[in-house]
Amino acid sequence: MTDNTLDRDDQQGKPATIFDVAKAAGVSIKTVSRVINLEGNVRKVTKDKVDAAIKALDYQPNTAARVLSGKRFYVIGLIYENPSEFSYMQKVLNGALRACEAGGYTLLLLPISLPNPGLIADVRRFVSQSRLDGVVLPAPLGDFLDIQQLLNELAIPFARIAPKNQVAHDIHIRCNDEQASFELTQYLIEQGHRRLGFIKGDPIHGATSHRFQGYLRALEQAGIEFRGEYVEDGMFSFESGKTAARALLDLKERPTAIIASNDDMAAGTIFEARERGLGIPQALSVVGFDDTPIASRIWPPLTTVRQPIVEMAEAVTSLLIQRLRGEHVSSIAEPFTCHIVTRNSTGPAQS
Amino acid sequence: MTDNTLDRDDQQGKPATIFDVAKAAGVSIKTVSRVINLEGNVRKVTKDKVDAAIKALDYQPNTAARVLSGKRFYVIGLIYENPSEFSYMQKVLNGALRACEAGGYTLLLLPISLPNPGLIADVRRFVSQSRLDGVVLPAPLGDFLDIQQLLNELAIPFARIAPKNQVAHDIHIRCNDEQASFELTQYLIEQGHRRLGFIKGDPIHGATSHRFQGYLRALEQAGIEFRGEYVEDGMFSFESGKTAARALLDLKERPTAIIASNDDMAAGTIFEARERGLGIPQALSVVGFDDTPIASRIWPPLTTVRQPIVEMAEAVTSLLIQRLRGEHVSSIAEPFTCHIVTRNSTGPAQS
DNA sequence: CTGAAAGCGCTTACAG
DNA sequence: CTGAAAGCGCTTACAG
Repeated sequence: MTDNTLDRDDQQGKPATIFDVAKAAGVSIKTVSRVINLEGNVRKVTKDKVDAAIKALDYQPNTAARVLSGKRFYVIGLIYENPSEFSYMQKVLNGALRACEAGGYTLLLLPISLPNPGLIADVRRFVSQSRLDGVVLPAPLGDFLDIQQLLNELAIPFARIAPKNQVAHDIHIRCNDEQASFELTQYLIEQGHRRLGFIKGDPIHGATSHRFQGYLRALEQAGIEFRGEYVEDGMFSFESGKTAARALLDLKERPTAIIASNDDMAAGTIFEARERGLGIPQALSVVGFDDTPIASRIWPPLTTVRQPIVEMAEAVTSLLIQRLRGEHVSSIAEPFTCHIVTRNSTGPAQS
Repeated sequence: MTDNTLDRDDQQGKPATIFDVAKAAGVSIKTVSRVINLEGNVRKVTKDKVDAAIKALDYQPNTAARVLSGKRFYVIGLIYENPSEFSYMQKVLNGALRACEAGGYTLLLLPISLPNPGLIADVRRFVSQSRLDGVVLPAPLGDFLDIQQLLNELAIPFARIAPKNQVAHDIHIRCNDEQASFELTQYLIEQGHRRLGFIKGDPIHGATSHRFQGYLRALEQAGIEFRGEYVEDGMFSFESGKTAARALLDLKERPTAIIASNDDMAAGTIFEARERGLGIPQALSVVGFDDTPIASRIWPPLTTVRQPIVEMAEAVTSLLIQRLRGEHVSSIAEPFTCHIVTRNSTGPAQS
């Protein structure tokens, strides 16, 4: 056994192990372990030697060995409702993948359909079979009490995106929906609209009430009287948008502008207006939320609100990973900022 | 050490190991291993005893231990272009997830942007860091020769969805694009259209030429002369559809119907027609392919072609898993069948 | 601040 | 058709 042996192994392309690194650095494997796990209690000089050896050998810890011997799985689950319009989830996915890659974690997906009587059983199976360390829950799943309870029982930390309700010591991320809705409504008022219809979203989503609150605040600030018949319930779906728009457009004094709580319902509103031959924006201004692909592809292209979803998902997943590493992290205090995207579905009010 | 010891462990909730199963079945762990890996060479009686023990103990092999000791990773990668319109990929994702769950594999994602000079380096890092057994390549990635070469070098089997070119002994899945396009064109011809515009897709996709061929065949069968100025190149994007439609609608003798090779380009065509005040379908019939969400949300809703994408992705991933298990599988011979979805963007030709 | 030993739960290679 | 032994590459728990 000469030093050549090591070299040969190396050249054969077998990945370096913790023993190779230890030998190269002249320390024990436990010290290498301390360095790669950032445990501390290693002299600077020693750490530098180990880091150099890791770099020289292009060492990467074997996840299977870590999992088998340790208490972590290096896996995060993303449980989400499988929607008909996926563009929001696509961005969540991209952000969560980024954070996982940066943190050395693997991301596993569990798409679910709602309503689902076997939901909890599905989640339980996913969590235990896939051996997860943590879970990311986009809205509305982050507000399902039975999921929260299950994860708490199993002692699996979770992070929530755009949750509705508070949970003690939780990790979550939000954007300033209320302010964005306020500005969007204000924008319509500035164009001379006084009869402003509003289509609410699915009440289980936190965004639904925030967006409605922003609308109310803008009305109040402009001194426009609130009229209950101008508010319709929706469920964020295209069809529910159509139905709500039908009710609003059937009113004797129909709105000159309609604020839909997402783009799909705005598209439903445009669809319904077209069926009645109403020109947009001449006879009716329409706005949405989320800036999904349809917003720029529909005619006329839709004035809407863009959220930094990728960044939000990345931030909250990073926080989750930090917590999994034992760091004491709390939720981000500041909500992320949304921006209005102005297109051609809005124009001056005609009276 | 009495039998109670085993029972106690069991009740404590520690997952059963191969030793527990072996003890309960009265065999060695190697025999249990043979059963769970379907290796054969086990007497029926023995196998039954082991199966019973597995069931009684709710035994599930520890993947980390299998990976560490064996030559497999139980992981499949899905590498895909991260598109602006995700609905096709959403279905691929759902199908691949289904097959992986059924086969005991984990699915890992690598979204990439194109063009990407570092593509091969990214793929190499993904494959080696994530320790994959196999890879699923949706179009157009399945036709990238450098990816194929890399995977062949690393001896990693791959499965391709809707590839353009042949590869010896490969696993892939297709649908009958040519026939669907033929029928769609025929449908327009039956409505009296003789001036049929066609917008091609990205030439790197196999579907592009198949869909064009179907168009040509339908023209020929109806005895309609092919006119080169009625064919425009596109790239499957909304913008490219708009540009192509602009050229077609600028023609002196403009088409009365336009076949776009996907829904996004059809949406671009409708957008362009609207800007010119052309009524649809009165002045222009428009059709697309894929039945993406926009097809049913745009006005007027789009006549299009629906592919069984979830099923195709599931089938090809299952085949890949079978190959990874050492079974000799070949590609599915029969292409999957597409269906025309008739909506309101098409009508009788006006001349 | 550092290290020696045990063990995680399987598969492999070999023996019979 | 069945099994005993070695070993995969780490982390844990403990010692100093």
